Amino acid sequence: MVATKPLLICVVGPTAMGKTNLAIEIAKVFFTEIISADSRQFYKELKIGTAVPLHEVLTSIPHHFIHDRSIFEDYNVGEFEKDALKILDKLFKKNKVVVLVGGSGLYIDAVVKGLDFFPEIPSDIREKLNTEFEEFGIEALQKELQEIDPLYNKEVDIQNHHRLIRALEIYRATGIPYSSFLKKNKEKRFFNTLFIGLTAEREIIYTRINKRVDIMIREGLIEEAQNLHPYKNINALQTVGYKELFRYFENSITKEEAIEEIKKNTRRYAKRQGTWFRKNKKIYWFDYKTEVSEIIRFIKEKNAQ
RNA sequence: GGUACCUUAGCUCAGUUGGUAGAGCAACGGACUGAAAAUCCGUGUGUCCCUAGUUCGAUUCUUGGAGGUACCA
Repeated sequence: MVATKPLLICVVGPTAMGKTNLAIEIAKVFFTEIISADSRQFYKELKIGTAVPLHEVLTSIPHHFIHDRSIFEDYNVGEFEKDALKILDKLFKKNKVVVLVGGSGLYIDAVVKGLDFFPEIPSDIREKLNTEFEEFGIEALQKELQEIDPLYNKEVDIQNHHRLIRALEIYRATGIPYSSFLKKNKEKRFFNTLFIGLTAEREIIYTRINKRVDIMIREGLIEEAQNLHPYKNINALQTVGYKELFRYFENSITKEEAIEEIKKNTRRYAKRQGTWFRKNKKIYWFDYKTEVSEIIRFIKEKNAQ
């Protein structure tokens, strides 16, 4: 009998579909722990606006990467990949199954497939590039990329200044073009993955989003955002549910408009999540109303194969 | 009841000196390897209120309706 690889069950899908709840039920059944792959639930200051599990739940089922760092620390996918693998390594020593749940497609892929290696880049390089972008516009970035990395220049979205700045910061810090770091031999994962997707018709997703935003407002999202308003330029606060309220605090929109904007931007976010996950052909999709027991049965069957 | 104006995309509205129409927002589709709840790209989805006429041809002009807004009674 060959020792089989452990299993990472990945619960994915657009926001407000009940992923959190499903992940908890799966974790209970397999007596295991949960890794969150949600780029905003990391931050302890973002409580109401990120729909994190209840405190009781968090203490009964161990969760990782929920509220375990501050918006004042910089964090990114690369570090997340490393940190997550470290924890997975530990967890798989005592569990055959671990649950990964989240809506940030890139962060999930980072754990499951892995990113290519890139060195750490000093933050002042990006700051300088941002200043240059503001001063000279995107053309300057495009021109520089064309010169230093024609290969990447051909495939990158040339209008997207985030992408251009990323490629340029790599080159400025290392002297090596961004494209040279891509698709080197990626590490194979020591675990298998099973993707479970939760979704619904667009109409239903939107209704659930609207309801959830109303609940967040009732629970005090406005007060939470108010306290964070002084730090509005921090990256972690470029977040749906906060950035719109900042505009309300600055009197550029009314409270009602801000709430409508939050709903709209959450809908758009859900759509982008849909686009990302649709590409992943390994996902087994379930309607959000499917009984948890049915999904558990499905997982057990798959796991036995 | 009278007079004037209005009715065009999901919404707000532009426009066609008569040749079946276009903006903003919304919506939809997509990209995305360390900012990712971020960032970026693409797409017009239409009984032009209905009816009858004039005309080769009407969303546009004319007749008669319907609905709306304002003012006067």
